[in-house]
Amino acid sequence: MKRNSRLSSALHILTHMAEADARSLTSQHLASFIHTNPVVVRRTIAGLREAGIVSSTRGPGGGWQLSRPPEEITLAEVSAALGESLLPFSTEPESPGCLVEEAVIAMLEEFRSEAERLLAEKLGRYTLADLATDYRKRFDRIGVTRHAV
Amino acid sequence: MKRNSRLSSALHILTHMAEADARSLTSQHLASFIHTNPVVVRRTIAGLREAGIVSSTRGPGGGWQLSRPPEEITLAEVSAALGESLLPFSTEPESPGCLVEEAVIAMLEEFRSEAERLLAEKLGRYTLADLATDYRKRFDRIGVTRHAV
DNA sequence: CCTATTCGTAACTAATTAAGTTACATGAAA
DNA sequence: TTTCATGTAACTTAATTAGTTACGAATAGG
Repeated sequence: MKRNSRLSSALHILTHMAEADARSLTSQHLASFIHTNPVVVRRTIAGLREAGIVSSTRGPGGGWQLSRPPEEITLAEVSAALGESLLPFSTEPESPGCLVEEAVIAMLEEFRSEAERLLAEKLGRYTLADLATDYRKRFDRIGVTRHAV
Repeated sequence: MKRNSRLSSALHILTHMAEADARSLTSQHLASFIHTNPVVVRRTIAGLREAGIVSSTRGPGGGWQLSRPPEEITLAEVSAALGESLLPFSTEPESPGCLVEEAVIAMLEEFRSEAERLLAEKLGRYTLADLATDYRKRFDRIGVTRHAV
């Protein structure tokens, strides 16, 4: 798996879960979609469970399901639940006492805070249902997909 | 130096260059501002030279200067010249043939392209002159700074 | 209850990336 | 022609993230 692919991996997994409807999918099964192993999947989507986006059940027949209909799950929520900023440039002080650095950090933090608001607003317009719809369009056009859903 | 601090490092350096006015500053000197070494500085700002933001001269008395007045250098330009996206989430295909992944990637790329436009627009409103002004405000208030400028 | 299944998580290893360093060639000024 | 400064390749070190192993906890079904 490549770097910084957690958002895309999570959405891939969630869209498969949306397609699976009420059936729950095991970590093993989800892992096969993104070519990794079950532990990585659990780690990746643990935050989504805490955010009330997915729920997991243990034991035979257990696995993962969406906690809500895909229409009600926005990409903004998913992104936030993953717990990393979309704008990962650092604003950590490295030259304590330097007023130039202070000015730079203040400006970048102001920018980041405005920008994150904008990005969340934009991401809030997309839902998992949109993704599922687009997937089905592609399926109807091509008539085959690699994974069993 | 921490990760992903290239934007903040570059702005720190550039603001010192703005304050130095016409004097040119050596890589060694710039490096001391961000507590690293000259080679890292040259690497960091090489892209800025190619973008026409700074110019460098060799030999005795040489070093780095802004190519234009700080009023005319926006943070959008600086960010672009560093050559890395502000939104570094991956959209590389990892499951070729999976239509779900294709749908996810298409949506994320649409989002990224819109978002980058928005961010560039926001960053275009800040200039190096704004940074220098803020620095001077801080200096007037506190009356001391760590670096010799 | 006992067993099989599945998640939860800690601990370790491997791979990747970025920063830091060394070394040396190139060019300019006095 | 000597000294100073950048340009850059090559290498080393440090940090981060993914991947793996191992095992404990919970649950369904007989």
